[in-house]
Amino acid sequence: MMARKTGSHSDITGPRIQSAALELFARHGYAAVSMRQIAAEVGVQAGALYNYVPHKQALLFELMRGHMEALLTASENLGGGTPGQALDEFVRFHIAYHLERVDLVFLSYMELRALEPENFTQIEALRRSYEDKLEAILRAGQGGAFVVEDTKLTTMALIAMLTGVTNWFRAEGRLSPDAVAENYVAMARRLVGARA
Amino acid sequence: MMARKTGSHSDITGPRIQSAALELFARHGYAAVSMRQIAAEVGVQAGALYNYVPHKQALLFELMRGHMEALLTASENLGGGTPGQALDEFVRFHIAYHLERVDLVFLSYMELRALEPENFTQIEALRRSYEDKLEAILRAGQGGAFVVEDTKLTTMALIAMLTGVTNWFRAEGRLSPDAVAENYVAMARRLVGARA
DNA sequence: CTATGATTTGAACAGGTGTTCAGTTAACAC
DNA sequence: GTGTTAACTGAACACCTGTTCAAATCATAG
Repeated sequence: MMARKTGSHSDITGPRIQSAALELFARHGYAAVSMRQIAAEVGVQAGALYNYVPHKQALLFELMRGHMEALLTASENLGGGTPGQALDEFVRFHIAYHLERVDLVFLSYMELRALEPENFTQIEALRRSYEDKLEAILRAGQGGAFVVEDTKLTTMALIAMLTGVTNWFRAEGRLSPDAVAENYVAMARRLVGARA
Repeated sequence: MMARKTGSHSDITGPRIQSAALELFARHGYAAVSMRQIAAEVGVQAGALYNYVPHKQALLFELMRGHMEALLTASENLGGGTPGQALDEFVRFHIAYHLERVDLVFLSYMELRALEPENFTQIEALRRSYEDKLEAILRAGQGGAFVVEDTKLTTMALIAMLTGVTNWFRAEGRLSPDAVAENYVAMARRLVGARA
């Protein structure tokens, strides 16, 4: 009855399509990449892609959704300890996690406008709930451990500052990921007026 | 001899092409916008664009180059006074200037990868020389007015944090541009460990 | 009015787009 | 071997792409 278990290509080709799309979308942008280019990278004809993906938009959306949901899962247990400890932990986590996934981060940030409205809404909600974790940390320290005038503004400032690392960081560069993270921990602490 | 001075359309159509391209590129992305869409926005056929622009790439490049050079000119006299004053001034300038040109900022940041290599190099050099102005301020305060471990890293952190405002700011929102700027001045001061 | 030349049209060029699908290929079960 | 079915090809669909250019249009100068 069942045909093809070992040697079946479907569990190989599927992920290969995803990673080819990720790389090409991140490098050239969603609109600039054609299904035929993705297929060529995988070593297959364009028609074969449609055994795995209903359409181009779904390819982009699933990459983003997967990324955001993995991020939420990975950050699930953040926020323990004092506000100061929680902030340090968040900064270290954010930088380490994002530096290991620069393409996904870049894509999820740059191609939001390529999403159809309802897909955009979904991704935006996931992003919001990640940012809420940071804001909760700031609120916990507000008036006590931290000096924060506006937790919403400070959240946006911190997220932008931290995520910005993925734009300029180079593995061959002067500083290791850990060294960068420690430097950003110090900056983040001062930014929120954390007690020494 | 000369024909058409008054009523000549060329000095009208030219700028209209630029602003239509800016809006469409910013909203949908360079690759996703066609010359025919730009022409339609201007109310003209696609062929007419080529009286004003040699090709699509030049349209993007000139928008970016114009933006970066205007930014450099506008920021020419920044950096006077004490390091603390200079930083405050830079933060206020950066936020005010960028909030008045969100489309250009967005475009110049998102579509770097759509530039051909030599165009990219030029824009990147202009951006660098703007960032250098901030780094000079930080170096002037290093070891004295400021606590800064690494001026390069701090520059990147501050630029990312400040430019990030253009991504979430809404004119109808809770805070005025000035209120946002003052809040960011306070955060920037703490971030660099400026003395109260 | 006519002549001039800037400005724009509209069609054409060679090629690319996402997506579909009948038909071929290939790996397994029996 | 044969039968089954997942996986893939290759061609076709209708349409869009940036760019060019002869011809038409139009506003002015004289």
